[in-house]
Amino acid sequence: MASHAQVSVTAVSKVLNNAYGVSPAMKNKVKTAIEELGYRPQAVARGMRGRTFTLGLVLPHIRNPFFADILDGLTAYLETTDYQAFMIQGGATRKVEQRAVDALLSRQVDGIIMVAPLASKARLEEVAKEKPVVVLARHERSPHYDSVFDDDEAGAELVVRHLIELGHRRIAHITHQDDSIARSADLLHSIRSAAYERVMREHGLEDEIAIATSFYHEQGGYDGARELLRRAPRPTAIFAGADQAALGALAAAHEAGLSVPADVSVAGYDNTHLAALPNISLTSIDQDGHEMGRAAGKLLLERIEGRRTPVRFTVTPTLVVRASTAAPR
Amino acid sequence: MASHAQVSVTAVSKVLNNAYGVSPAMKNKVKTAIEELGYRPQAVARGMRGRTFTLGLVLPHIRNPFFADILDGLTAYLETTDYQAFMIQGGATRKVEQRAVDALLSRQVDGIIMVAPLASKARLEEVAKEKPVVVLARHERSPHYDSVFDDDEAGAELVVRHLIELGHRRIAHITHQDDSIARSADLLHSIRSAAYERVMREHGLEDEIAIATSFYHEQGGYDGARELLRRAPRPTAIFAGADQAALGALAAAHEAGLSVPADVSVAGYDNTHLAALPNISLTSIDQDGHEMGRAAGKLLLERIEGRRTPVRFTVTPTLVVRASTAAPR
DNA sequence: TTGAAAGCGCTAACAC
DNA sequence: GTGTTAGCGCTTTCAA
Repeated sequence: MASHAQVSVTAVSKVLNNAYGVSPAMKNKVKTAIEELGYRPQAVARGMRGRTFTLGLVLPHIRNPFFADILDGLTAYLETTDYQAFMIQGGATRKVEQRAVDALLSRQVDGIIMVAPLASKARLEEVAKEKPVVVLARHERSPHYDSVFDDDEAGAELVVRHLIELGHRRIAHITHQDDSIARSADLLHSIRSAAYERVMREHGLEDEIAIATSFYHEQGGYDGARELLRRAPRPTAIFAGADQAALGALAAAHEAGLSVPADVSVAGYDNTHLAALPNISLTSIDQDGHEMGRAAGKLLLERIEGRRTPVRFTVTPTLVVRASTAAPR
Repeated sequence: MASHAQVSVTAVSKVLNNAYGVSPAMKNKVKTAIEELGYRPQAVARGMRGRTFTLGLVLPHIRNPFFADILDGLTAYLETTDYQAFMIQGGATRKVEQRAVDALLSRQVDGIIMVAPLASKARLEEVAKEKPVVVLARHERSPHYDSVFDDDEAGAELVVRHLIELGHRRIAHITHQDDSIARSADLLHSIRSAAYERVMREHGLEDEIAIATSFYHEQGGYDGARELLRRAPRPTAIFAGADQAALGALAAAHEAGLSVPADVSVAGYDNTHLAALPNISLTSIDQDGHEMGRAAGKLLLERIEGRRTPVRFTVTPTLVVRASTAAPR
């Protein structure tokens, strides 16, 4: 490359990093050569001295369409930068997640975004000691990494209040259980669940509290709802902590011969685009994943540029009422 | 690291690569030191001389749960190896896809798996000239890369025959249109679409052929089905080329006040786990994505190890009949 | 403003 | 069986 342009490798490097001390003429010469050769700098070699211009995005899995919104937001933001994000699946256990993070670290990514990680705060801080970290969907306050999350407390409250206002009293909840050892107050599903309990209590419905502990996926929602719908008296509404679970709850209701919302109302969380389909028409909470992904990218780059003070970015959830919830009969 | 173990860096390298010429004693010494230090070899530095032990998986997007099956199969296979796969979104245009591939190439991945790529065969071969490539879900025969796909011709035929055997004659189809400039005979959606037409003809139903060209996603299926259901006479069955589109078709049917399968039968392709939910219960084609991901990983590693002869791995699709299809009334 | 040269952490060729 | 050494393609001093 350098020889083709008849300049030094240093010059090429400087142009690539638009560093100080290159004449416009030199810059042009190099840029022309880059074009002509279709030259692509080896991120790997750059990484030996400095940055790889690579970010890691650790997703628990890729089955939740909400994650796609986050990814799209991140990608859109990075488009204007030299950085590229690679995704890796964190999986269902801390061990697998740790392996994914190690894989990223050993490949010298410049920073890591972790979505709803299972790792403890202490573990995340260890990672943050090596590379800049932004954590999505967890609420703890760490001096060593940034956080991006929606106000799950408020979101869950919106759903439960909505159901109560419709006249429901026997409102059940499906929550998620995972391998995490983080404080429950920092985990989104625990927060949603706790908010559900709190609002129920505040309305004198403590005796109606009914929680199925399952998983935030279709099968989990199905299992959870089956269990809840077998109880007597049967709940008249189910708040599933995530749309994916709500889809399973709708399936369970259908299978039990119950019609939604006439026999049982169902609400979710995340407002995935499936929720908007007319035959599903699921009441849900919207939390702008695109914006969250975008913010995560921005914060991570800031940290890579040297920021050390922690930032917390929150998104305000909004209730989207659809046909899956109505007054009980 | 080497100094801590009191051995040469060469020894460490040899142990890491379990290469020829290290005594068991040396091996132990090094392994102990690795443990003690929590040493993680820098893939980036290894990559300067040889391999990065990193594979790239280019997915069009992460909204199709079928891709998650592929990823799981690939991950399961790689677990027994030293390789790690990173995902990157290929997007909806050739340009964005090319950028993703370039990002992978400039990061020196050892090989690339492309799922349903938009690029031309010639372009894929150029990439394959730089790094080993395995292409999923395309049918062309290239001497320079391996292919993994299901027999879309057979799969589509299974669906259409099934509908015909139920007694349907006005069977419509929803197909996908993308930015690809590959030969249509190599694109899965074109193959499914062509097989639909062929089987219709073979049964003397050429006059009933009705195709909506849209997209393999929920909105696409919805739009396509709306268009088809407005036609007079209305089709009694819709074969959507993918489950994601079928979900949209179910929504459109619902919205039009049509009940499934009484008024209109709907079938999909991919047998995503959503299809199995009781309230959706979508007839679909299963094509073992897990096995496809696994095979792709295996073939790619073989190529990295030096294989030059192309391999084509095909999966046999099977029909899964559920409640969304029935005899017309 | 420019380029020569050192060195990032490894691997591979080679000498011991 | 073991260690020494020369790079891999960049970035970053540092002289010119």
